[in-house]
Amino acid sequence: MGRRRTVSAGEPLIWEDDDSLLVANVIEGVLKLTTSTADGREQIVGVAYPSDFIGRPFGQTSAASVVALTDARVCVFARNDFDRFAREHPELEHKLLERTLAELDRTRAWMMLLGRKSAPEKIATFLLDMSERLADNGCMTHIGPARQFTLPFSRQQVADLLGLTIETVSRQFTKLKSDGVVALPGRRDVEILDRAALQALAG
Amino acid sequence: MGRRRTVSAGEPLIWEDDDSLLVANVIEGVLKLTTSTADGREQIVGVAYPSDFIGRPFGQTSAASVVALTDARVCVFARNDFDRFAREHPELEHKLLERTLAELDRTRAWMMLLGRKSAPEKIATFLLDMSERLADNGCMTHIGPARQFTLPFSRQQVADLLGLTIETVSRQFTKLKSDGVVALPGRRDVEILDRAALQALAG
DNA sequence: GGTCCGGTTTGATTTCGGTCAAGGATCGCC
DNA sequence: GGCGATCCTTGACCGAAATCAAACCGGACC
Repeated sequence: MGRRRTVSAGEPLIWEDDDSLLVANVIEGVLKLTTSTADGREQIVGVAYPSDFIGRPFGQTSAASVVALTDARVCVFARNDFDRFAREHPELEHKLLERTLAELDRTRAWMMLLGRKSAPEKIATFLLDMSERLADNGCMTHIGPARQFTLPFSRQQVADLLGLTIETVSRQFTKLKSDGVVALPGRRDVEILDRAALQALAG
Repeated sequence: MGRRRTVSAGEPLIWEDDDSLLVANVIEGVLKLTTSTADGREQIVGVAYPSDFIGRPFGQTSAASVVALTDARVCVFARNDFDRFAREHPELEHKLLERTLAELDRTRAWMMLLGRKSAPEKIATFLLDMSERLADNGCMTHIGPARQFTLPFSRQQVADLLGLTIETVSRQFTKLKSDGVVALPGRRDVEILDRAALQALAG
């Protein structure tokens, strides 16, 4: 019933305010959910990792665009097929409800960051969050947050996630590096040298 | 199975990070959902109106505090009773899923406001949103957004909702008044004089 | 090796909104 | 009506982050 497809990095899958025609499951890769203003400002309102659900079931339009950050593989369904199927399978609806409630919790925690945290706090919180999200996505080789990881985001995308400008993000990264809190071996690579310091900064 | 209770203005119903012991339906009144930092900064992450659902089913802890903004009547359920009941009644779970998805959409739209909008844009967006939310909550006497309404929020609470300080909120209200965009007949009363201007300001 | 070219960093300057500090209004209560 | 507490407004000033602008880096490609 679902159809597999690939989405290459930068390619959109769903457009904001479009009719909600499809929903999908992420198999591999990372995608961003964004909303934009008329004058082009962008805010990333969610990030979808493997096994995450994307799209808007039971609704006429999608509130956010979905664009692949890395090459991704997804399993897409026609929305009305999915809706019908879901209503006939309470177990599926229950699973979807649990995921949606968890996503709402995460989204609300992010509102705190957007509304009330300073730039250094935002960056520290972001790095700790990434360190947990990107931890051992393979298997149970090691538990706990990752000490070293590769961001699926460019600097501009980090800015769009945190409600900052690219320049501020860059300056804060540089500051953390020169303070010895993190190492930045590559454009998108982060190594956490002093987790306690990051936690203190995160507020 | 549910038990009715009243919550008076300012009284908490659920505490952040507490065990999620109860869920509830709002019958009458308005409540705020908030998260706070250790040093006392607060962000309102949601507002519950009559017929809205509050609490965190299928989860161990609640991510937000719930406090009444006005005197309120709610119908509370023990969370594990509710969870069991819901799993046995797919229609209820479906309804809850629809509401949760709608709430997630609204929350994501608010992230755009928190991360990317200026103070004037935030205030204009807020007033238009209130004008829709508080419209004809009685019956179908008149459709469309309300021209005049009473906010369920103090200035501080508006600030906590928009990620601003109380002083900035106050200044922006004063500006709108002196520009003839709104009239402010009482502390919490708003009358929209020029909706088009507000929409233009909202961005 | 050179040379684009997008993404990133760094610097100078501005500005928006925060902070600090007084005043004023409004409401409940005696 | 008078009084006090709380909430709100206003003003002066400051600072964090945005803006503007320029240099820098690291790949891809020749």
